Amino acid sequence: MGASISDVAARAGVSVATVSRALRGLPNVAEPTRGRVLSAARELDYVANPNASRLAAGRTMTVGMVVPLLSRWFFTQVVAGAQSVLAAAGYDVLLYDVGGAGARDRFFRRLPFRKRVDGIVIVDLPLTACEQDVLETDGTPVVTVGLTGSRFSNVGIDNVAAARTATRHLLNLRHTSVALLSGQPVGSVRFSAPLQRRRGWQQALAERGIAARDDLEVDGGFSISGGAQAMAQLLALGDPPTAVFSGSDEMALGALKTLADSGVRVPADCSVIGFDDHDVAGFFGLTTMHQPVAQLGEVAASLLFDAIRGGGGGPRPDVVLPTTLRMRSTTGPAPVPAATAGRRAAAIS
Amino acid sequence: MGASISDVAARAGVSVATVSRALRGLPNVAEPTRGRVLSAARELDYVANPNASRLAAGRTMTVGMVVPLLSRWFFTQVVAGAQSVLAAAGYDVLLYDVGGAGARDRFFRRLPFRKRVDGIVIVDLPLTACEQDVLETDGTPVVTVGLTGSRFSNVGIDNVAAARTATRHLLNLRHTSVALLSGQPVGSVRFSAPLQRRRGWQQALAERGIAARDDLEVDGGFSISGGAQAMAQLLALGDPPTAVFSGSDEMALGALKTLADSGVRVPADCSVIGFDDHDVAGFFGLTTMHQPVAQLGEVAASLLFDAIRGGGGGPRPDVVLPTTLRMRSTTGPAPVPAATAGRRAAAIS
DNA sequence: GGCCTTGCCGCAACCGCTTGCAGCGCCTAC
DNA sequence: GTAGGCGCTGCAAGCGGTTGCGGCAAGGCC
Repeated sequence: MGASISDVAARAGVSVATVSRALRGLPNVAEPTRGRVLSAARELDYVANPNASRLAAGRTMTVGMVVPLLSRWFFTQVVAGAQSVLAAAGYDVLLYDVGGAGARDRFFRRLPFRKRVDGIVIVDLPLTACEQDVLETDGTPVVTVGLTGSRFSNVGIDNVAAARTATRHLLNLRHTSVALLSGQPVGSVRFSAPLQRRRGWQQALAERGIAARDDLEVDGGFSISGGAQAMAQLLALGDPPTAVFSGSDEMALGALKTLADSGVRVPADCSVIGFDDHDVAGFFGLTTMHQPVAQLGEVAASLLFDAIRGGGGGPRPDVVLPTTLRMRSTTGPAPVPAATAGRRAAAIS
Repeated sequence: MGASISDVAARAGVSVATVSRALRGLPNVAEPTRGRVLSAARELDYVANPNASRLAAGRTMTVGMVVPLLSRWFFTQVVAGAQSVLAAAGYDVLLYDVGGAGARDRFFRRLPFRKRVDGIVIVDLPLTACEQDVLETDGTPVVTVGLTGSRFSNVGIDNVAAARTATRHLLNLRHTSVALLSGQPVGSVRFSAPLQRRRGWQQALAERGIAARDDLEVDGGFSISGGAQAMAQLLALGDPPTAVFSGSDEMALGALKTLADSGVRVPADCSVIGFDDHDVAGFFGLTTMHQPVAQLGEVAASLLFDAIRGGGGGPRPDVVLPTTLRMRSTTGPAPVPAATAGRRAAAIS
């Protein structure tokens, strides 16, 4: 097998302690000595055994990331963002997907990360008070993404404001009937973002004195196919909306497909705005609310560094990152009444 | 912090050695003793420190997975499949994304997984002989996914045969000009699957005595937008193809969008068949070659178990998993010449 | 010249678990 | 009755690093 630290020590003519210090760049090693150690290590092709280091040092140099539904685009992006900065700092990432049935309960019952991570970032999982207690008593530093008002450091966006901006964009285009594609992804987890985006939609409507019609709020399950079905449901209405605010780009893409299949022109007959700025949103020309997904992960990682270093004390920052409206080609002025009538006829045919 | 094994030993009134054996289910522990140990462990909420275990036992209970471009659907699915069976066996997974510039060279130069994994699965990365040497001399067990003819155990599909089947499907529908969307994803890695699928396409054409026209073979870069551009390129031809075999579903989706935007009816005017059976292929009604992605990962994991247990000896199996044609609604009979002419006119207008 | 500081380095005790080996009690066989 | 075997348990030596502490030499100071 590979060389061990004592081999390096022997070759460099120093003690293992000195090798350890030299290799980790600690200050109290004379330069010539460090040089000898480094070249000995290089010649022997030495790499430290991480398990031995972790055991001796008591730090694991590993962080856990728990996500619901790893398969969703948003989560993979956040993970990728965090991973890049963690890796740069020498940390490994352990992934916990809590999406499966019972996986979440099992996770909080077993705390499988104990003794294996220095910290843990929880992505977009609304924690019950009880779950927060469990995590807090365990003592490992926690930071969350997209979970405001918890007892942990957090980074996220202002979903309400972003949804308001999106809806206002449609209202400014003189749309008066603006539908909402929302709901919850299938599975046991309940996310808070959909609710917040719904609130923003309601607020924007209220600002203009428009009542939020119940029949314009449909569940798209945060999936492409769900969005398509939800759009079909909207088109079946006696007076379908002329604009749709979708809580995610995936649902918006599904909606666009239904519209295309039904012969409804976008944006001439119906405007669509999404949320996320998914990779392919640009390709489909989807107007959407951009949120800095990768950056969410990056910030989470650095917050975690602080938490690990800083111990328990200090304030728990709540970082909110900006969102921006990306105007593309799926939103346009509301159709004049005559055109609307024409569209309805086309959709029926 | 959490309890350690000696705490459990004290509480159960036995030695740490017995605790270790009892907790791991080794046979040589009397049942009553085991019971006492188990309840002591439960009461103390004890979990073993994995680093200490790994260090003492010499096994890391971790495997590495190296993938090019984690962001591509295929790879995430393979990883997920492997992860599920590895996790069930108590293994952690360390992910190495070798997509970035220089990342691959760095990976093979540094071998960052040394001393941290018991084995490693390499997904769809054509290894140079030199790289194979490096891995082999390092000694950690390796299994590959989608890499035939290497010195390691492998699991994959028969890309040539699958591509032949896909192309034959189009030929059976009386198409005579069948285009190929192929190419390589952007980045430094060269994959072998595209080449094999191209070969299958050529073979199927040759069977029917049809020459593979150069202008019908376009590069879609294995992305949605690339597929869209490639399709546009095909439509610009004087005599565009009536059928397209796409090397991936992502490219096929892009192609479908271009066709829709150009007013070309699918499959009446142009048939499209994909490859992979991507999550959303069903939603878009895309006819495609299904490959068992998750199963590739699962099989890879169990092959790796064998390799870890079996030491170096024994044969290196090469498992090939079946692919199946999923007929949906984007392929149909070749248009009769008159219809073709009509389409061409429509495309130009 | 004696004393104290300062900078480097080695000693050795861990970190928490695994495992070969030996010990011990008890049963079976002769 | 004694030897041998078997089942269970404990002892203790690691696994390969990290780190507090103490030693030693060189240099500065009075």
